[in-house]
Amino acid sequence: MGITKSEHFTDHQNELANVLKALGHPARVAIVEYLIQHKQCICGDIVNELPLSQATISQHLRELKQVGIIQGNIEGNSICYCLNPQVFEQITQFMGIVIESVAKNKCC
Amino acid sequence: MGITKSEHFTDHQNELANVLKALGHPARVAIVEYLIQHKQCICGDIVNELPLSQATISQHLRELKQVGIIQGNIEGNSICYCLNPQVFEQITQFMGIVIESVAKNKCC
DNA sequence: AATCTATATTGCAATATTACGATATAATTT
DNA sequence: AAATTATATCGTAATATTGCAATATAGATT
Repeated sequence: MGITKSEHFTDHQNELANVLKALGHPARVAIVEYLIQHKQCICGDIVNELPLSQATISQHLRELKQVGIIQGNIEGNSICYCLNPQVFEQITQFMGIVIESVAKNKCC
Repeated sequence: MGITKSEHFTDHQNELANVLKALGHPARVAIVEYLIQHKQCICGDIVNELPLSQATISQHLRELKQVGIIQGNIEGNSICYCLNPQVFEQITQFMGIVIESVAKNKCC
């Protein structure tokens, strides 16, 4: 099918899954890593950095923006993107809970 | 196309993306959350918990196992699954770097 | 205002993912 | 050994994702 039965899961599960899915592509990881290093970028910076077309980069940026991983501010005729820390704090919290849980007992 | 140009990215980027993609589905988030609560499960436990078929659950468990998020041990005629903390430590480290980076300066 | 620069969107083709019924495999119980 | 229980795999249909060329949009520059 290819369709995910979102209606059967909690909002929290769907939201977390959406954010993680958005980060689940090497080009989007690379964009986030570029932003870690350079703090900000415009679309053209990433086009120069990655071997993907301008249309494809623009699409990846939109996906990151849709789930709140990055935010964009219009600056003249270009758009300046940067990371939104809140989302990463949410993810880190979830991962922390997992690690804490697992630390308590070994696997079966 | 639907095909990801993995060859253009670093191993680190591809591996991280694969793990995050595996977590990027609400059913698989739900499975991880079940394991947080119950520490371990067999396939049938998840089949009772989620409104998906046994075949589909088995598929999701395989995806989680393939990227090392869970591990499975044969116990009689069932397989006992549990979380593998190492993967989550990797993810948390990456998220921590992002948060640290962003804390240093505000967005453009 | 015409051109240039930067980004977004549309339309399309190829591939991937999701889900499930049916079936296979393997250990357990009767 | 036959039936039961537990899980995996196969085959298939429907939908989603990825990527790009072409085009649209909008601000900047000449």
